[in-house]
Amino acid sequence: MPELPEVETVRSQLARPLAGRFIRGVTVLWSRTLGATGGERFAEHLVGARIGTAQRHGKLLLFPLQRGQKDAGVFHAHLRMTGRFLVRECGATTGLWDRVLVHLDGDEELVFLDVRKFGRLGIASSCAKAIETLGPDAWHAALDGAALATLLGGRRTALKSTLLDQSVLAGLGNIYVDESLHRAKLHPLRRAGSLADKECAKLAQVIHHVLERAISRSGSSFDAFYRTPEGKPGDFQSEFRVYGRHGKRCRGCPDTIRRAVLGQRGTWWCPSCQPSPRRSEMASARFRR
DNA sequence: ATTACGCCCTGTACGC
DNA sequence: TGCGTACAGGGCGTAA
Repeated sequence: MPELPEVETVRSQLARPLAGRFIRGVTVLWSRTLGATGGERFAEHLVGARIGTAQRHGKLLLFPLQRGQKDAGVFHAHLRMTGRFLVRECGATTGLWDRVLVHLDGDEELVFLDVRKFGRLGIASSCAKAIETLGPDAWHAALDGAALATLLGGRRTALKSTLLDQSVLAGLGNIYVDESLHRAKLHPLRRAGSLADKECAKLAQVIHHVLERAISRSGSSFDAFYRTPEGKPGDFQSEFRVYGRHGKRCRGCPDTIRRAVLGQRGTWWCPSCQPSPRRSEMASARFRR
C-alpha cells in the first residue's frame, strides 16, 4: 500500500510535469473523494491557480498553489490504500476508477484514480497547516537515534503501533514498519519507551536505510494496485524479509517467519532474530490469532 | 491514556 | 462454473 517510498515516487514523478501548470478546471466523478471539502470549494480553490513544486510529508502529497506572485494555499492528497495519479491528454476515455480530474493548460489532465475509494483530496491555506497533526517525516535526515529516542520516550504502547502512529512519526505503514523492525532485530511488542539509546540509534539508521532503498526501487508492488504515475510497478518487494513471508524461512537465520495480528494489523516477524521482550520491556498489547 | 471495533470500499482468494 | 463469504488495510470516529 502506498507508504512513504511509494508516495515519494509519486511526488518525484509528478513534480516536473505539474510545475508551473495552470489549472483550468476540475471534474469530480466521486464526490466523497473530496471529503468535507466538497467539490465546489475544491474547484474554487484550484481553478485559475498555478501549481508549484510538489512536496511530501509522510504519506501526504502537497501541491502548492500560486495566483500571480502570491501563494494561494495548497491542495493535498492522501492515497490511502489504492489511490493513484497519472497525467494524460484531455479527452481520453474516463477509466472505471477515475475519481477526480484536474484539467491543466496544454490539453492535459491530472487524474486521481482509486479502486477502493479510500483516498482523499483536500485543500489547506499552507503546507504547514496541512501537516500540523503529523509527526516529523520518517525520511528526514534529522531523524537520528536521539530524535527517535525523544519521539518514543515514555510511551507505553507497542513499538510497532507507535511507529504506525502518524502523529508520532509520519510516513511508515505496515510494510516498512515490519521490515524495519526485523532489520533492527526488535520485537513488535516491545514497549516503545523501553528502547535503549543504542537500540534507537540502530532503529533510526535502519528506517533511513530501508526507506532510501525502497525509494531507489520506486516502492513496493505485490498486487495490481500500486503503480507509479508512469504506470510501472515498484521493485522493493523482492527485498522483503518478513512482510507476507509467513511460513517461509527467515533470510537471516534458519527459523521460520511468523504471522499474528497486532492492533488489527497483520504482523510478520522472525522469533529468533526478534526475540520476545523481557516482561519489563513488554507492552501490554497482545498478538491475536 | 490506551485499546478495540466498526466504517469506508472493492478485488481477490477461497470453500462448497 | 458460479455463487457466497472472508479478508486486506490507513485513518478516523466512537465506545469501553
